[in-house]
Amino acid sequence: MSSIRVRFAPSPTGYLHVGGARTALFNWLMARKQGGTFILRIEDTDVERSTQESVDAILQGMEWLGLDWDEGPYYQSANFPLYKEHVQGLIDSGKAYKCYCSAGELEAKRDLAMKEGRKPKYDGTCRQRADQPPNDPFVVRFRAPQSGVTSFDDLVKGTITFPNEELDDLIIQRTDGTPTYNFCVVIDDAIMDITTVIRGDDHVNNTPRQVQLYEALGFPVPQFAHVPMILGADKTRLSKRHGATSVIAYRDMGFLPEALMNYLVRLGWSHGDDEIFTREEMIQKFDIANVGRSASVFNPDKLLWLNAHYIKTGDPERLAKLLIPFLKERGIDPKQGPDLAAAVRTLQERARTMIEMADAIKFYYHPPAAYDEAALAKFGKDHLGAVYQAVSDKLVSTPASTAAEYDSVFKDLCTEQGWKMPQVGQPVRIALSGGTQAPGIGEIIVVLGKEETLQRLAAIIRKL
RNA sequence: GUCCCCUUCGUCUAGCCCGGCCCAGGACACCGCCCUUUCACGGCGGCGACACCGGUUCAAAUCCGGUAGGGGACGCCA
Repeated sequence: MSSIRVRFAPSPTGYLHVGGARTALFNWLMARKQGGTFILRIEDTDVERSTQESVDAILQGMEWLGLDWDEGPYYQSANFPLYKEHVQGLIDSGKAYKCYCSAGELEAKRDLAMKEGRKPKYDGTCRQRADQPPNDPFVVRFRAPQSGVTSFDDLVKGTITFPNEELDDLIIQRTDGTPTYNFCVVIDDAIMDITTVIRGDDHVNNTPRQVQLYEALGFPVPQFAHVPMILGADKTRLSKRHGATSVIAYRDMGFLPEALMNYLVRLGWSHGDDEIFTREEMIQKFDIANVGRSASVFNPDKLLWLNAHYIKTGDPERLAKLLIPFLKERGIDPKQGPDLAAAVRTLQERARTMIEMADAIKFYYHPPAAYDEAALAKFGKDHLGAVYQAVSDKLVSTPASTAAEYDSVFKDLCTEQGWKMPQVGQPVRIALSGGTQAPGIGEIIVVLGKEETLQRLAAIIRKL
């Protein structure tokens, strides 16, 4: 049994967006699951719109997600001579012909057809043309069958059949001599021995044309798997106006790659009621047969939930490393202050993104510049001085080193003084962090250290 | 307009191929309660869907037909 070969073939006209990433993911999963080969191919036949920056952005996105490829990146632009050769071959065998209709004429005919409610397809003007004006610009068209049907068995959608009357003679080479997409994919997929073409279902309509080309060229037709689109909240194709679509933008918003991967794999695919998948589990459980047939709406809330999950269960040391750039942006140098991983640990259950984590972690590195006055007022500013002093004294006189030990220091103090816990805990939280939303008091003190804690208590006493 | 595809809670989905276990299960979100020194986490519970109409059948979310709605394609873009 020969092993499968799949490919992800983005065109470098922008960054890697979530739709593309999921297509890449399904390809990668299929290859990894079956021990096949995952190929990356850059479809840059549109010289005008293709840029190196886009190529870099796409590679960066894939690397961030951990979608490693086995071959490539190959560039279609490197294959131009090969395409030309095949175009000529098709012309020689009468399966393609030169068309001298101008782009303007064609456009006018198309508009007219649309207006009259007809299918806007090429009318075949040059199909039987005998003369070949030597100096006129021309395109090359594929001579497509005009009757019968073309069908293929799609791995996710089942058998799809198109009447050939619907398909016109598509252009395979432009006036400037460059080949077009539908032709290049076929040649490339054929010469790269691609066994399974997994791509977005916006390509279903291209498939019958490609099948015809495979046949005309004498290449074996690969298997196809068209995965449904990803839609925005308004159920139209996901685009910038729905918010971030770039994979890298999600990184910058503080998402973890494993969270995005997990989110993406569940969009259109499922394995029973499972929601959380490690990379290994995805690979092990993935089956293209379980990919759904209908489009799905991108749900940022669920992504956020997954991200929270991975932050909660992640390794603090790793999270600390990932957090550093976010801290830098906020002018925090994690070397000046408590151990970052220790600080991270106290916020893992409280932050849903690295941004939230970075914002919440600030107070460990900078003493509060201001206090939540409204909250302070609630506890009666007059008594606060005594409370802080008592806490400070108790801390000095009682040995403690773990969060639990510090917590019991506070409990003991409350018992001794007849205070209620919230009356002490909240003010102390404000003294240490500036506000009322923070990790547990004991946890904070352990991270901050007793010395710093006492200093912050002294500071607030001075300001009362 | 024409062709192709799709249609289970607001959203992601299980179930559908091989009808009965489904007066439809899970997850996100939302609401309530519990836990709790704050905020969270967590636990428990609630809300909430088989697009519609016909047919087949003892029995249909599951099979068949139609209707409606949505998406996609119709490019010398990919």
